[in-house]
Amino acid sequence: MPRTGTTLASGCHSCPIRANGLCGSLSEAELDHIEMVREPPRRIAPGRDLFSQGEPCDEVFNILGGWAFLYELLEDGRRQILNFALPGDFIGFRPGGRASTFGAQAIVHVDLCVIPKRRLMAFVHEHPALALRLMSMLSCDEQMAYERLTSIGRKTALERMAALLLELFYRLQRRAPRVPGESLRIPLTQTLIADATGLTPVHTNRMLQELRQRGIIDYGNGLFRILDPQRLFDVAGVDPAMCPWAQGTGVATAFGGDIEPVSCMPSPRC
Amino acid sequence: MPRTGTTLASGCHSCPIRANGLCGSLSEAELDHIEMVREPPRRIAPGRDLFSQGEPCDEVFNILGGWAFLYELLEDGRRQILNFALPGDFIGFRPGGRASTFGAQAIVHVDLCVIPKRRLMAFVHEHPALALRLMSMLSCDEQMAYERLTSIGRKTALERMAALLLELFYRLQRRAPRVPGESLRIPLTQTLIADATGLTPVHTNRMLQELRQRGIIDYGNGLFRILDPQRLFDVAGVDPAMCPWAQGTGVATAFGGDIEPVSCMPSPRC
DNA sequence: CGCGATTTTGAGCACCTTCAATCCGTGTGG
DNA sequence: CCACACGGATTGAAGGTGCTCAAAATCGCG
Repeated sequence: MPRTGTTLASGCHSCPIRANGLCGSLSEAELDHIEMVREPPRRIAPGRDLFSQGEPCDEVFNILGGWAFLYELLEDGRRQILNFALPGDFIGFRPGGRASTFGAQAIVHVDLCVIPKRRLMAFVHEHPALALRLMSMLSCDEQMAYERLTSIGRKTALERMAALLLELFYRLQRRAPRVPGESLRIPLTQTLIADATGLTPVHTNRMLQELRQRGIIDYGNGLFRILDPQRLFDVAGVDPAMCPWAQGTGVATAFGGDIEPVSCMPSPRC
Repeated sequence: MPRTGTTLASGCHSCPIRANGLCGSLSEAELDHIEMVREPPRRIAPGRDLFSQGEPCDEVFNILGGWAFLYELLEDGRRQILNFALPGDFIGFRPGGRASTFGAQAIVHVDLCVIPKRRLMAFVHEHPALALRLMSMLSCDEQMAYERLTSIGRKTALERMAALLLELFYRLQRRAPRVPGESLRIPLTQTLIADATGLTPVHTNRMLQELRQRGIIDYGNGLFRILDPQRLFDVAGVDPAMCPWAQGTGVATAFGGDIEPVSCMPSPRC
């Protein structure tokens, strides 16, 4: 597991995800400070856990690059994907030292900024701005979890598919704006999509094909494209004005138009 | 909507939910301080919203008494219940001033401690301990949301029923310890249970009857009893050691034995 | 070119839904 | 005191969405 040297070795001041990430609210001086607090960056290979279900974890992670997913496994092997972690996301924060009820696994190579929980808490104690940022991100995560609950609990298979794709596209969108119809590399197998939507892989496949046949999306080779955002919203039964990730971006502007600058303090991601 | 005078008029120092609630981490002096920050208590009638989906809400709430639920409504009337709010719970915290993606509705009369969000944020800025407490509670909420995601996404109807009942019983348990077999007043209609589990009311009814026929639970007149906690865990497919609410309470002790004192700082509820 | 992983397709089945009717407990008005 | 209305719980029957099982096709890759 080699380090990528260049990117990872560089300090917090040149952090690629700072603006959108946890440290976006820190001053230059505070940045120096937190650089002392964090551990050396770490790279996780595809298929390996960042942290595991059932084990205590005394570190928190900022995703510098790559894709991971949070998951919960049942005794008999059934798996639910709880969230996808994208660059800029902050995961692993849980107070107390108890075993985590869920794990996190790398989908592709994942580069991490690692901060020991205890040191982070101490740091937060001294830097209220970071506390607010943290609360903001936690609250955002909760909100997204609620959206998914509604999706899985009350939506049809097709609606869920559409909703998941929209969420992923918008979250990526915010990190690197794109125009409508442009391909997006989404390194998810249909099995992963199935575990995120609460469906079987087989049915996931049929729903994706349905969306493709309707001309709403296209996919293949790990690439996805949204051809018709408006209709994807319609199918998903999602009001663009109401979803946590798309806040402040109209449908028209969502895939290529103006993106509101990520607001600095309140809620970096939603 | 009359005030209950006695309880509600009294100050933060005699707050019935302080130990388990948001303010559990505050000193006596800080308590005086926050008493200046909060608004007068408020009572919400059954069926009315504490705050509504689609509307901005600039206040946060501590539940002093009663039951409420967080919900999301789809265009066509489908409803997902995201969480139940019990006495001691803290709800409504979302950074930014945007419309809430979900609402909160009172099931029975609900008494609230109301704090304007802006003032709370300012207070938090001065009192790191409260920030940590808040982060802890948010993180706990997120974790519980994740559990429900797994439940709804990957469990059968019967498993979900069992899991929901367990969660509710444990959360109540923590507030007022009880012995096994003792009745618990749970003011939920089967329709509410259905919307929380992602099932239809009809099927909810059949699953409840199934559990009753097996001698695992009993119910009627808004009263529920868990007759056989161990088997309820088995049916729910839940490992007592792994669930957020039951942390630190063995099955044996869960319904009447020793309850670990609610840890003061990290994670008041899970 | 051949292997494993993933995607795709088909057919039958089952869990849960839908629709509809009945029952029950409680409160209300005659 | 009883008739009635109402919300909620219960029951039955039929149908469909999504699952299971199984096999074929395709892709990625050495």
